Amino acid sequence: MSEMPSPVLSAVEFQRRLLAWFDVHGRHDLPWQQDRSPYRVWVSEIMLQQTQVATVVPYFERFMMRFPNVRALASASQDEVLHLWTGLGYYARGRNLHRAAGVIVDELGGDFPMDSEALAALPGIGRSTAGAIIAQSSGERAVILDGNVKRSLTRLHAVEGWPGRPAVERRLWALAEHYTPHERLVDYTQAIMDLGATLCRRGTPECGRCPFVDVCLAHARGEERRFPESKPKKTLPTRTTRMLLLRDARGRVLLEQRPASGLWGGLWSLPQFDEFPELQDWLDCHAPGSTIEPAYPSFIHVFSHFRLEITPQPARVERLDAVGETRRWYDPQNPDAIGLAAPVKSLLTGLLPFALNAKPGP
DNA sequence: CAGTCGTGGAC
DNA sequence: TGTCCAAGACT
Repeated sequence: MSEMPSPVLSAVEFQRRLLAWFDVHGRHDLPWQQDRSPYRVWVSEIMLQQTQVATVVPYFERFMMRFPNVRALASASQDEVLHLWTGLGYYARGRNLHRAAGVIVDELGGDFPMDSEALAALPGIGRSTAGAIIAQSSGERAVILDGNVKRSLTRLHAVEGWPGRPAVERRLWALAEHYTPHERLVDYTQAIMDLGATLCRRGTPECGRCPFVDVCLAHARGEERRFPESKPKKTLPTRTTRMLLLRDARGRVLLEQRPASGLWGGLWSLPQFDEFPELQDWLDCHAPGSTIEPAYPSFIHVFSHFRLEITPQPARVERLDAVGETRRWYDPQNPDAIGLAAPVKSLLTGLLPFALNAKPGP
């Protein structure tokens, strides 16, 4: 083996300490711990990717209410799936979830494959998520390596280098493999995540309560905060896009479905300004200037990648013929169950009345 | 391998 | 008010 784990504890001792801590201080009443069916565990794991528990809980409850099992999910339209995903972010997760449900129902008889490799072949399920589904729904031995585990193991062994680097990640997988037991996989998997989520936190770890404080290499150096190393920073360019708020005589708003991949893939959003050259002159006359006045701060949505701007002056047209499969009129007073981009949804639900009545700033 | 993908919590 | 980044996977 080229990657020596060099653990600080034997696997048995690590498991004994961790499970003893978990039995007393672990989380035991999260919604997806109620009924650990593969379906519920799967949906929860997908929602929890890069997303905090408190954010996921209400989405998970709504999702389970509407789609209690994989067949209900497979029968739904992608639009309705994305509707329940609106605001959660990373919408490829929702699209992949829907695709995978179709595969499970149509090709696997509605049953989840119960080995890691078959699971990881489904869209949206990688190595760690596959392990989490196996361990938590069947209790069979499977290894996970999520952000919590990475943070804990990185500190415990003072692993240098950003965990996103493949070499570092390989070492962390080897360590995770070393410590993973052959029994109590349901509890162990939750425990190792709880350790990182509640004790070995990013900002303020509570080393005084940690069952591994006496063997933690980062703590021995007094450098808990230095691990894991942060991602090398890249100065992101700010892209600016102007969106068009277009209403018909009945007050409905023109929406456009975004391409299947990329930002807000498959979701409905406002059309982009540039897509209406025939209106360009009209808008230039009535909405001169290219920047939004600070009187409309909520019209500007800043992402980590770019910034969105929505035209400050609403345009009114009596009719628009270019409505097709990727364009639709949307009535904010009687909303359809479709996936709306989160800023657009908040605009249409809460800010629109203000926006339409307000006058442009100076 | 290095980018890309969302939103909100934490400080 | 800005920065960092979270139960990662895909291209």
